Amino acid sequence: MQNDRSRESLLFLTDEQLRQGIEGMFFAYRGFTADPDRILDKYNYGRAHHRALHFINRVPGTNVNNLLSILGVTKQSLNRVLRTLIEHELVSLRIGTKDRRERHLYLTESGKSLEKQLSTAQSHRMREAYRQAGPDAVAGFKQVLEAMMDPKLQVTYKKLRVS
Amino acid sequence: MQNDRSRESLLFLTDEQLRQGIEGMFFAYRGFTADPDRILDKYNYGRAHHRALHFINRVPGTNVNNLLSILGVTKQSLNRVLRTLIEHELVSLRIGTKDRRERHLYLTESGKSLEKQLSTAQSHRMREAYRQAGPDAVAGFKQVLEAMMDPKLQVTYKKLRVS
DNA sequence: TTGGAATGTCAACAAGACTGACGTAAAATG
DNA sequence: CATTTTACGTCAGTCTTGTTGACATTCCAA
Repeated sequence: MQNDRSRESLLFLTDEQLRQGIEGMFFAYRGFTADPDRILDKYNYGRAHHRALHFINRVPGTNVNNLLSILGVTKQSLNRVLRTLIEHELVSLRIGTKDRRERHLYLTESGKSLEKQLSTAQSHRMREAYRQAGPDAVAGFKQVLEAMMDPKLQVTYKKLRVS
Repeated sequence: MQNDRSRESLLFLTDEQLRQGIEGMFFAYRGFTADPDRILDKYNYGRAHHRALHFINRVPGTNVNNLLSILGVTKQSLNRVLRTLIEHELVSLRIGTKDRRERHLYLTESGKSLEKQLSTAQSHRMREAYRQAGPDAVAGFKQVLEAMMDPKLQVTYKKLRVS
């Protein structure tokens, strides 16, 4: 028994196993973004717009700094994306009541509609993958993903869960 | 029993579950690329160089077309990266013996050395994640990743495994 | 009232993706 | 043998998304 477990543990950590994980992440991420990308193309948006829409939907009323820390980009980079989303009336701004420096971000109706379109496409693939793999696999999938994040992002990830 | 399973199946496919998967992929991919990115920065290379090095190492002697189909980019895009890698003598070319139109790609010693550095860093994080999550979780992780790929990439992924 | 924080914005730049067009060499085909 | 197709490279131009650095505005808090 002990021997079997040791052997399993060793096997478990071979370079081949790790390489498969690395390549798995690479190929799976391509699939993960493929469907939303096709929709975004039609509207001349990119992944950056998708990410902003996703997290504004997820945390309605978030201020810019909070969004920046979730997305992990510079304010200049985010600002460019936000500007077009606001111009196109997918996102609306409300100046903070307590702290009037802060801008709180919300999706407009059309913003919600596009976000829905994108998340539906992305969820569909994930739902299928989940269904094929089964509940236990999904639990494992999430465990590994979470363990792979930077500690700070892990916290961010968990905060989104409870909010 | 039937009821429990139904309930589980329903829960299992909630929007919340799917959203967690989506955000998990997003945050985990950041962690996945963070360590190699830091190394690449030091040498003024980018992720595109890393990917080329990875797959040339994985399939030594591959021709350009095959590499293109794995990476899923245009030849112009790959060419820019390959040119610098060849100039810097991390990659070497050999003209095909059977078909002299083909260029076969290999890593030089310095190419192997950099690839090793990158994959060690990336593997280290993955190894830790695997260790934390445990063998069953890892099996599930891979199942879901594979199911999330485009069918063509799934084939590519499996081919790499057997070669 | 002044310092610092939150935010926006301008400019410049780079990586890395794309399309389109063209060239060359070599293999395959009629 | 002539023609077509394939494999690859390259030039030019564009786009998205990221970066740094500098500077302005607003406004909370000490």
